[in-house]
Amino acid sequence: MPAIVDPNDYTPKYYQLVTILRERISSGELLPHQPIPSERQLEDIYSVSRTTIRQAIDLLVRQGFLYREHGRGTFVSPQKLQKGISELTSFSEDMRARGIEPGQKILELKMAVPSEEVRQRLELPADQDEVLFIERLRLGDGVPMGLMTSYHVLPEGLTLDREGLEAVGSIYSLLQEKFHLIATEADETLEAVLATPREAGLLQIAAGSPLLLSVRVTYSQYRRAMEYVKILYRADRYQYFAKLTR
Amino acid sequence: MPAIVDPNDYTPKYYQLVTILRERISSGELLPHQPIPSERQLEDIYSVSRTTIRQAIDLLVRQGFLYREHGRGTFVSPQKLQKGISELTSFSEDMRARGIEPGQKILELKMAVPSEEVRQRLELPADQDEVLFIERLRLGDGVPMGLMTSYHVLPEGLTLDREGLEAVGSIYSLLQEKFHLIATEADETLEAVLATPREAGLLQIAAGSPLLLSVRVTYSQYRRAMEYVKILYRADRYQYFAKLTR
DNA sequence: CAGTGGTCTAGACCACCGG
DNA sequence: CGGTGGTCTAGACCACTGT
Repeated sequence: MPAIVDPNDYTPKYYQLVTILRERISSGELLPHQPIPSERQLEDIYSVSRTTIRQAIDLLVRQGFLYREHGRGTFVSPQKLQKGISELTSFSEDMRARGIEPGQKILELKMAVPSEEVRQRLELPADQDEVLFIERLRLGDGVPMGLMTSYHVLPEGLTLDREGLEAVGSIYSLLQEKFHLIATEADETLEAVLATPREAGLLQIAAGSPLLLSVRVTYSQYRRAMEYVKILYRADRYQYFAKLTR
Repeated sequence: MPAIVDPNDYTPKYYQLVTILRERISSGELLPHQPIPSERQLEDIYSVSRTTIRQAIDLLVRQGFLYREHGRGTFVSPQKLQKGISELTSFSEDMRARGIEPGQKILELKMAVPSEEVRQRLELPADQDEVLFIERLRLGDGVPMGLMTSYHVLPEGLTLDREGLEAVGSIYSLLQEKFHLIATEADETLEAVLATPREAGLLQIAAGSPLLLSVRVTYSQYRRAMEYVKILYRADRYQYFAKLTR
């Protein structure tokens, strides 16, 4: 059996194991509802301690690839449970994961004084009086998918320009590159609303059509709110997926 | 400092620690963005090994109560991040968590031959030809919140009656009690739709009002689909929460 | 009963952060 | 530099499952 670790690899052993096991699952070598080797067997196979084995399996269980049954073994999850967890993704990543080519049309981009609602959502300090406001029409395979309105907290006195965003495409990449801000968590709410005439026009649907409204506050690695985003999705083109566990 | 374990308590130590730490957070003793004691300090305080400490902290981090920063410490999350993860809950649990008293009016309950759509969602074996069909109006503080349609896979030849469901209230309790079926995971999709005249009448809103449609397939401890549920929520009374992580 | 996962210990070395 | 979290080891005992 393969000696596990490549000592020149800086990746932790448990994560190398995760990669190996996920490969053995997706390749079809390990089939749904069939047991993987027991933890003690994996110790011998890969020459790592049981703690490390369990660390890897724990992660795969949380990700939905495996499930455990006390006293029986650890088994491969059916395909249905192997995808769609609550991951923080950008619109572009979300679209690509669905096999759709993302696109955008920037309608407006400027520094603006935030409303009280936006101030509260972003928990803005009193001395910060401007945020970056962007309104974009988001496209999927060239067709309007949603209307995105976002407010971004930037370091005092700095800004972004339209050309930069158009060139890079992803505002997350831009924020990381320029200001070292990384999105790590978000709180999201979803609700159903009806399209106003303006929204309907932009999204090329009839006024009064149903829309899925996602409202999200994203937090940076410093645990501070870094953006407030609303996306109005066309209900006929967008469904939200979630995986729930007990 | 308090000796940790009550040896007469069968709860694992790491989980007792989780409870203790969550209590210290919610009581306000540990404040947002402030560090909790280091892992080595917690070893001494509670007389458990660092592995056990980390097991407890891992869980609280995943639940959003704490966050770690390598080389600095472990900190209390701001309130915003302390709630609303992807938990599999019943309608009743969901309502109670929102401070609303759940209720229901059973419109129909019978064994029925499933449509092809339902068969596929439930991955029904060929020899299973009947499922339990229930249609219920769900109430929140006595007012219509949603219309729930559900299909349940029961052991061959068995069923449930209306009186049992009305007495117990929760179908999950009933399924566990009678058939030892426990819901462990679910896949959910959310979309926006418009109310048909019938739905509008039952929900006491205008036809054409927006509704949030949740479609869920729930899996049992045996990793088999056990129910297929659609809930149409009144958009004016219901929002869906999710917490996302990177 | 033997084999499985669940919990737990007492160590160790590393990478990262701040003063 | 000392203190933090991140990874890892080699054991141990328990609770649960099947035969």
